[in-house]
Amino acid sequence: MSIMRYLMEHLTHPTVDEIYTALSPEMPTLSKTTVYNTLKLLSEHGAIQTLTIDERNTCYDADTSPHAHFLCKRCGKIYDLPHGETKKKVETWEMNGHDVQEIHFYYKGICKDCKQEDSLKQRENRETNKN
Amino acid sequence: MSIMRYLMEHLTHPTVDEIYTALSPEMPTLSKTTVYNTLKLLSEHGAIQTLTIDERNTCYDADTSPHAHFLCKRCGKIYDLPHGETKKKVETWEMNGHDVQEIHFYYKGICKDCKQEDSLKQRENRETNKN
DNA sequence: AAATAAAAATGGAATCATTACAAGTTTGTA
DNA sequence: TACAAACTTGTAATGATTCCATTTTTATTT
Repeated sequence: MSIMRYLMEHLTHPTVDEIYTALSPEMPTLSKTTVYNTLKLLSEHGAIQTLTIDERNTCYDADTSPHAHFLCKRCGKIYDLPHGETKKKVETWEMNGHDVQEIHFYYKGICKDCKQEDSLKQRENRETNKN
Repeated sequence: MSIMRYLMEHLTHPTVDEIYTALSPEMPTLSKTTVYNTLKLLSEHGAIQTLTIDERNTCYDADTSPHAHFLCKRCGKIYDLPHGETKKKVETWEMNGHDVQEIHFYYKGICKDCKQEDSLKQRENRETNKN
């Protein structure tokens, strides 16, 4: 399936719409419903991960290894973060008797790049005010 | 605000609809838009937490202390889980230079109660098949 | 290669949570 | 009482996701 291939080549946590828009030119007959159906299937079979970190759109990740995600509230980009040794610990944690099938670690804030942009703008403002 | 009071008295991670339906009888003029607006305000001011663990509906939690959440895929209930010592560690972790403002730890699977129901039914089935 | 049934894909309509917005109401203050 | 600012309301718009009936593709059998 070229949807799976697209996800493996673009580890940018795309949304349904991004996948559809990207593949549409090469596959003119592709329908959005098919993208939905396929992603659902892949997800159910554990081939991909479904991310609900963005309240607006569901995102998909072909990297199923244990790792966390960081969403920048300004630019909307999603970054991968190492889990450290957490995963192993989680398995030994108290789960109050529940059966854990999925683990999602989400962080939100302002990413490195946007932070830098901010401080650049602030400097500009200070210099403008001097004159 | 009685919405805040409701959230503090019902730590069951209600959805907008549940809050609206619960308060509607006492406040006949209440509108759903107000519930949305109020929750947004409370959330922006850090008084409550917004949970995106359920793909269907956003849920709200008046408990802003660091803790994780478990969603049962069968009954849909959301349980609170202790964070253990993770929170402290997280702060020292590599965040690749990003500014972390929110931390969400989500687990999904089958909860204790549903698991028990399952094994009860299985036993019933075995006994039925014997006859 | 033709016939066939099962599986997958399609697109348009339906659903449903959330947001936008304009108009109405309440509040505190002078 | 008058007034402006803040809050609330209801309806309409938006937009992601799902439903479903029809069409197309695929694999299998003659």
